[in-house]
Amino acid sequence: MSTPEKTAQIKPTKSLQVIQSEVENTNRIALSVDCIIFGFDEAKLKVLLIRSDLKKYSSKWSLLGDLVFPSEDLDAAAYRILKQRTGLSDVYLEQVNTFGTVNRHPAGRVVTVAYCSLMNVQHHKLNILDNELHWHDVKSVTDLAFDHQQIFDTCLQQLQKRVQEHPLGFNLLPKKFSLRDLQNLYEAILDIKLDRRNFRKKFFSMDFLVDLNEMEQDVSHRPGKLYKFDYEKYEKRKKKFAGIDF
Amino acid sequence: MSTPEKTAQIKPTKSLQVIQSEVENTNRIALSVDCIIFGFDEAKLKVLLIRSDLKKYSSKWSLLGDLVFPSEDLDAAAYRILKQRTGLSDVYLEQVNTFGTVNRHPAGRVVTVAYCSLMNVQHHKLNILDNELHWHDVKSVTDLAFDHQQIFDTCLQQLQKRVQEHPLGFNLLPKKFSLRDLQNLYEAILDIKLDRRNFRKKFFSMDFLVDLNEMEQDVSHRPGKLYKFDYEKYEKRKKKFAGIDF
DNA sequence: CAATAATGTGTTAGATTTACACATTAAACA
DNA sequence: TGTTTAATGTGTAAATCTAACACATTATTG
Repeated sequence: MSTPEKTAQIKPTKSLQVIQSEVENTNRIALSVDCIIFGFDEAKLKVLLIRSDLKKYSSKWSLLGDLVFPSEDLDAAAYRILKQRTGLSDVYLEQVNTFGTVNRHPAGRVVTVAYCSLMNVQHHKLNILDNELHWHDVKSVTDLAFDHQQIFDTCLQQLQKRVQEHPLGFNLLPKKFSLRDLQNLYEAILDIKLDRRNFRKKFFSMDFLVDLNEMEQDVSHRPGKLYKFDYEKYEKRKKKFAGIDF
Repeated sequence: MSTPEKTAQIKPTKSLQVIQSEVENTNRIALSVDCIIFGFDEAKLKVLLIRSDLKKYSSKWSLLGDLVFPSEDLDAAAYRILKQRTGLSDVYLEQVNTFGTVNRHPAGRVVTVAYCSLMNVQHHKLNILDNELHWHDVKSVTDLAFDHQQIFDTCLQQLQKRVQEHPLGFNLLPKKFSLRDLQNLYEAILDIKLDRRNFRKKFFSMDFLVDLNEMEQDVSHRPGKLYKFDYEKYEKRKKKFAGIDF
């Protein structure tokens, strides 16, 4: 947080004309969206990065971002930019935080709104022909362009918090998954080891898993049962996940 | 959330000049901050509202907001605007969410970043001379100007969530408070009734309360003990409040 | 067909939450 | 002045949830 200004004057009531002139004059700022897209593959949490737009910074990786158009809703801009950068739509996007220090971007004053997304790597096919897009293991993400490392860190923390409040992780898995897959996912996101038996009990007690009466195929050891997530049941009980204690 | 655009083209790598021209040209948007300031008085949760800046809308109440300057950090703008509108600084401000639908403001395209604040009503003296500032019971807040009702609702929900993760509520109380004061606060914020004995146990077990060996004065029944909050102890153990379960 | 490395299922001790009961204290009032 | 009243302050027991841990089962591997 920045230091508050020490002196400030009281603002008088304004007319609509005064406000409009302020909105239309030089008091305008470039606004961008950056998409932080998490995926899951090979039992590791990944994030989708692109070689920096800026040739000068092309040795660094950056988040998927672009400017918001003045005629475009902020959320719509996030979906547009995600589609432009990855070729994909139909992905859940959630606003995380807005970053607005004056010198955060080399091209001038750009305030950016970070949107977070959880994507099923297997399920969606990326359009990477004209983009230098790559899935990076989140553990190896360092030294991103501009302030993107800070944005990424914030979003990863937010993700870690969210998956403990809501079972969002299912978006990262294939439709059919084993409990081992699910546990690997949580271990990767939270970067901790969990007890297999307690983990299993916890999810069964939530009662969101539907037993598909199918088994894993092509695994090198005893296959596990496959499950799917009951989104309908989850939606009905969404409220219950809101609070803690009290 | 808005509908994603159905068609989108792949963006090529850009030069810094291209980006700079985009940042400098018409792709700019007015950015504002709105401050949602919660206080606590008479065992009720309050929010600070102001008669709309706009004469045309002066029959409605609105949040404390203003435009961000292009040369100003976003967080700094929030503190400046809070000071301009209330005369006060030294209040904890936290970014909550950014609202960016195209037609949210009558003066034109204005994207606004909501900042939430918890203020001790007794402790701070408002400068309300030139402003039509009033503390409103949150339960009676309806029909704010523009989309301010939506912003307010979001912030109240965020507050309810936060006070269950961190003992932020102390910012709303006087330095010395009774356990009844504290419980009234939580009941007002969460809009629920709590068991007095369990509430007491919970806070004592957190070990953040310092017994001042003083009693309430001028209460019409048996006075309760007064306590203060041990901010230092809280800071040391902040991490522990981050997660739930797992 | 034995060894291996997973899956699948309990069980138990400890901690936490929830629901209550009763004694204590000071103000209010007859 | 003493009784009533309405708070504060403390405790306890049942129920629930968490954490730590053991063993049988199953398919693959060699």
